Amino acid sequence: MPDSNLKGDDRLPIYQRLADTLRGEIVDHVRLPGDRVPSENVLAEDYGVSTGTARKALDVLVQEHLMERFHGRGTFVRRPNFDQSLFRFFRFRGPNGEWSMPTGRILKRDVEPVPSYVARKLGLDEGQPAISISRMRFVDDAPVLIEEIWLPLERFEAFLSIPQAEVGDLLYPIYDSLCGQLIARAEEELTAEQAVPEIARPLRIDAGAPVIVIDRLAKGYDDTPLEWRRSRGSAKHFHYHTEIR
Amino acid sequence: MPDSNLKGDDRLPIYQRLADTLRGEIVDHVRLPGDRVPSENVLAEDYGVSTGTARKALDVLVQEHLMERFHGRGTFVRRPNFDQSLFRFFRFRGPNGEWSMPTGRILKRDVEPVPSYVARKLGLDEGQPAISISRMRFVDDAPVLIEEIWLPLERFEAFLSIPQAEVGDLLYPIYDSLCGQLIARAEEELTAEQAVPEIARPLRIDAGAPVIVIDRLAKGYDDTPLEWRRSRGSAKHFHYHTEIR
DNA sequence: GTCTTATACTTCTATATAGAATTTATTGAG
DNA sequence: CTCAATAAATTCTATATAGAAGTATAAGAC
Repeated sequence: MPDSNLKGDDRLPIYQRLADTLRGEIVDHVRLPGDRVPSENVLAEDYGVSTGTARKALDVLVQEHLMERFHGRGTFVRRPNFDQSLFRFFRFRGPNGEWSMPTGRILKRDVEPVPSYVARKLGLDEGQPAISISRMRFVDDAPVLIEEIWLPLERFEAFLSIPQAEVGDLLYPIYDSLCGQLIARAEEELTAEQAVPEIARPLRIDAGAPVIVIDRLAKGYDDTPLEWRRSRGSAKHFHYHTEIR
Repeated sequence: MPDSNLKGDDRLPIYQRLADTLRGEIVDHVRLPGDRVPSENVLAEDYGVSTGTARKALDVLVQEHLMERFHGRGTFVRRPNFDQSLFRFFRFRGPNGEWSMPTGRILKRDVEPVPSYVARKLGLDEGQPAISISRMRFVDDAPVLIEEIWLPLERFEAFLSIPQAEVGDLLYPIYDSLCGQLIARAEEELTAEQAVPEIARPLRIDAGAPVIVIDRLAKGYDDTPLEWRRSRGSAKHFHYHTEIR
């Protein structure tokens, strides 16, 4: 009958501390994406709180997008799914008018010293060796995005073992299965620039045409920066919609 | 002892119907931004529900950003405040390193037939007369944004009565005080293009340089489109940051 | 095997109640 | 008047309880 297996400061409300505890279990990979967490009643029993309090703790985690609830089924650790999030920005309609997901092809993959602007983001020292990837993405065989990706060598060494041709369209599932690195969230930064010839040619646009640049820093559940990537695509296909209140 | 002054479908949960009711009162201008709504206990009494249910109804509205809660003070109808929301995108640092809010100057204001692309958004017929505004925005006397604004003539006729020079930096408060039109939320759409000479010159950038274009459709509480505007600024100053999970 | 039914489990809604935490207004002392 | 203490109002936390609503599993009928 534990009065407090609960994490954190005593002065915090119970539901917060329970939420912190459960969040910690996700961070520590005790609970994995897809796992079902104990029911509200069981949680309440286990931690010696009322079901209302347990429910309120889950509310917190659901609002943080860390968990997902299903009426009658249970509450689950959310499986983050934003490899296609770039394509809320870049929308491509296939020939039949439907939205098509782009394919990916790796052009280059090797170990290089990180430039300073990447090192800063990934928390590495400038010049330290890291995995460098060049990648292009296509919709209906038309090139739409050029990507430059950097991974810390230490955590992602296993990524070098898979043959380049076997890397599919989605990288994050590979990071998970091969390197045990789970992406939890990401920060993106969006700017625009003029296409230099080296970018314009493969994208098949005119040099000087506007290009959207999206820098993404992907992080793990414990906030460690895991991947940095810069994606460039023609502004013609770019289209960002948001609602403000 | 009203069992149901509650809006909407009987089969909906009570807290939803209470939320709908209160939301309706905001839409109908019964409750205005800044107003305090009755306390949870009073609401519960008035509608014959438990305080927990009343509180849950307020939860809904708070999450919709329609209301704002303050511990010990009360719950208030939120005063939407996003005239500066563009400047989460365009960030400008003043000479002292701080963020400065841009000033606005109206270059032109008259009544013109709406072009089709505006008419569609505002729900007007093409060619119908509407208020057309040209506006520039400055930071430290440097031009940073060019704006093209359209207002439906019917609702905003009073806006023509104020001398052009007296229009300050913020338009939405004027819409409210002069025309009784409250902006509740807005949809924004972001693209990039190359600066044509007519845009490049006043922005003091080179023709062909990348320009960020933000189209905004601002709506009232009842979802009526009230204002359409297109803002253009140099991509050099543009900077959009977002987190995805 | 196939379909239906019953059962158990889970989240969701709703009520009632008590006290803590915070803010605002009032009262009183000097 | 000024400052401090008090009181009242309000949101916030927490518990306990009951049943509705949805989902999955097991048992039974055929």
